[in-house]
Amino acid sequence: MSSSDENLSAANPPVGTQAVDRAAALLVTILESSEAPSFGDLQASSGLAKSTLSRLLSSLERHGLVLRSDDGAVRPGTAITRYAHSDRSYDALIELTRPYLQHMNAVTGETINLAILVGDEVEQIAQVDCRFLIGNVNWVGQRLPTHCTALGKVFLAGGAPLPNGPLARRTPLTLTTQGRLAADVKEAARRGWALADSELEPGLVAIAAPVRSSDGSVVAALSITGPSTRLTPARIREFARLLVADCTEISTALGFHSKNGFHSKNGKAGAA
Amino acid sequence: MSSSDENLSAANPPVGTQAVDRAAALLVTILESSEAPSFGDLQASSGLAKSTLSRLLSSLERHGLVLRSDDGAVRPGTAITRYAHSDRSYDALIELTRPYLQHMNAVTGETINLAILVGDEVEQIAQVDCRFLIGNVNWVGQRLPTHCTALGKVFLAGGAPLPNGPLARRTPLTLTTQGRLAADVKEAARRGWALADSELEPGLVAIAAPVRSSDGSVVAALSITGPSTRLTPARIREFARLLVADCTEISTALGFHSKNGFHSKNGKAGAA
DNA sequence: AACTTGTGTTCCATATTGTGGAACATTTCT
DNA sequence: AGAAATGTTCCACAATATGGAACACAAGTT
Repeated sequence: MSSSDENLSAANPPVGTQAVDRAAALLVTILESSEAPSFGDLQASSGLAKSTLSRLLSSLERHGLVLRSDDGAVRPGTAITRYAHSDRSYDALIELTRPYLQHMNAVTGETINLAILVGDEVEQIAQVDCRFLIGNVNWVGQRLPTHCTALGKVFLAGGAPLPNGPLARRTPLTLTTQGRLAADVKEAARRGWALADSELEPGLVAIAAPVRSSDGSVVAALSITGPSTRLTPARIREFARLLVADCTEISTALGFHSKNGFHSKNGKAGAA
Repeated sequence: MSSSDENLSAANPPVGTQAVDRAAALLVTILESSEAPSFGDLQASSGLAKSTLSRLLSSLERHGLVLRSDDGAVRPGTAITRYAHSDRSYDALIELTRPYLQHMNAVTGETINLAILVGDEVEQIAQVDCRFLIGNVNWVGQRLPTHCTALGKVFLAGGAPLPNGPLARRTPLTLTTQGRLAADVKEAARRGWALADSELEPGLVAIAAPVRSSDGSVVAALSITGPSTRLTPARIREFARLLVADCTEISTALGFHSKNGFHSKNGKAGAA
């Protein structure tokens, strides 16, 4: 076969199976495209012969990885859709972020949490415990309100609707008016990370930053939590830089590219 | 190659590429597994030679379709995770349900809507218009409260948190107390579909039923909407049967299998 | 209506490419 | 340290994927 124009990056010893490589590249193209590509689009972008493309798509379609609609558009199939809308899809997110959680824990020594938005609450889905004797609580599985947690404020700053009920006063410092909360969230959006200092529990300080998906929506948040005795203003600033840096890396892995600010390009923040 | 035990259904002339078929089957297995399978698990379930399996996984991994963690577990890769947490993942849901929307429209003549839960509101993401002159409104993109819409009640019945604020009185018939709403939602959960009769707008009747994913969570809801002059009690009962039947089919396509009732097996209803 | 263009599938001879067994690394358990 | 388990690379062989052409089918065009 006169294959001369492989558009794979040159000079890496390719271990694998050519046919599967091609099919995998197709599938990725389909997953990444904002508009469902047509047969012709795929042919152009892949450079494959019609017959080859047809066969590869047939195989993918047979297993539900790809769906070909009447108008010829090629979309992700039911196997993918099924996975995308299942809770299991978060397992992969946890796995992807785990090294970052551990890195942040190694540097700061404090408790690191990963959380998603569920309804109007924040649910912790992964945690690395702090090295110190004081301050170890397992938050995983817990749901907390958005208005008095750093994690929650991250989602609010990303576009999630402000809680419409009264804001429960968990401590004397909890922000209990819509106005003060809105201002705090706005500030968090501006600087790219959120702070909750003794707002959930006296003496408990947390900072959090957003993880974004390719469409800009906030899919998760990472936090660093510790007692105010250790999380002094100076260390907060230092840790926040670290936190934002790691979250940016994770977001990049999820396909988010931006020199823009915090703001989501659409309103569906964090619901996914 | 001594292939004798292909577990594909027999006697369909297999058009496609063997290597891709095998790789696709692997990927589907990985997507469907609740626990991330190991290399050995995959070897056992696929019956492939170690070397072949290794090569196929390498190809999938190179394209980010699969992620192999240190402990040897094989998980969906970043390309999949990325897609799963993007809004685009709903396009496929729309495409998947479109034939059902059209079918229900053809049978009933009324407006059919597909909706998801975004925060604490319901957002319509697809619609087929009714055949009649009266009653055509485009709801797509609109967000509506959960307490006064049939679609919203479906998500509440599936486990979404009840709105914690005051319940806006949109019409004289809107359920504005937590108690009456909870009772109505409970009834919806019992019979498998929800009703909103003149609760959002006078004379506007809607019924809705849930679409479930493989883990049992409510990922979407379908509704039939029309004026009370056409949606009489008798037709409501008739349409509800149709609606539930179609929603069940869609849920099955998404991997949901159940003879059970309405109740979600976990609390993360519809947030995905 | 008869052409023409566009799109995708099937057929088929060819040799490229995938395959499985065995040897080789690497890690994990005893 | 030895043994067992797990995964990767090597290799000769031929099975399997490949691309061009022919073929169906649909959608514009005159």
